[in-house]
Amino acid sequence: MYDRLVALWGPQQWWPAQSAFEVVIGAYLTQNTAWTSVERSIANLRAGGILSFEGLCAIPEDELRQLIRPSGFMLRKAHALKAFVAFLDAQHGGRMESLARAASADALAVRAQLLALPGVGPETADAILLYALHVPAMVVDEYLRRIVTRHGLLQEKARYLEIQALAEKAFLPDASSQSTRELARHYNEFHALMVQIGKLHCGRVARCERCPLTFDLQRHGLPQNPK
DNA sequence: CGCCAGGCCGTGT
DNA sequence: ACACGGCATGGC
Repeated sequence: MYDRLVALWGPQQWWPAQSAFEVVIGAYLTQNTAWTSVERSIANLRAGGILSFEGLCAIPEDELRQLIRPSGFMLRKAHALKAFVAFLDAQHGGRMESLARAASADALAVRAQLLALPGVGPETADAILLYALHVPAMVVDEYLRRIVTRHGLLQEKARYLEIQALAEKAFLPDASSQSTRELARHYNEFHALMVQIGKLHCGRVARCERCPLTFDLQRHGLPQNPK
């Protein structure tokens, strides 16, 4: 799937952000939210000079809520973002570079720290690890879950870690010849392509008609989309 | 108007 | 351990 989509669409240039800190903001804001809505919030934050550790620390939570309003869940997300900068301040002096060094040394430990923060589940933690800290952590979103289960690669009941293990395994054969950074680049590109194809062809119920991946289903005799 | 969006969390079994 | 509903807003 990866090779086919790379050949079809090429590099996706993800994550759409101008700094590691901005990646984190976007990772929180895009939770169950259309990216077009996140862009509005990001624009509000940029106009207010809030797209930085210092800016986010300085703004009162109730004002932050109004700026991120377009991307929904404003009470939770404002509180969660404040909790993140408190964590970054306490553990890393407010510096993303420090957090990145920690993640490079022990990715699982940093993942656990992120998961302990309010409003951070497995996908947000891995998105931060991959896109902001450049650690090879596969991001499993709803689109990848649908693609994997609808192709019969895993059962419908498959959970996050099982899907993640399957996706990471697909990049393993030549892992010995890859640097960690190169592996992260492939994870990055793969997830970006999954989201792209998901937006076009993977609705909640079905909408898989002209998906370029269903072509593979027919060729290899895998189960058709169940719905 | 109804469904959907790049999840997460508290609650009930 | 899981299923389920709420969280907020905007696009189509």
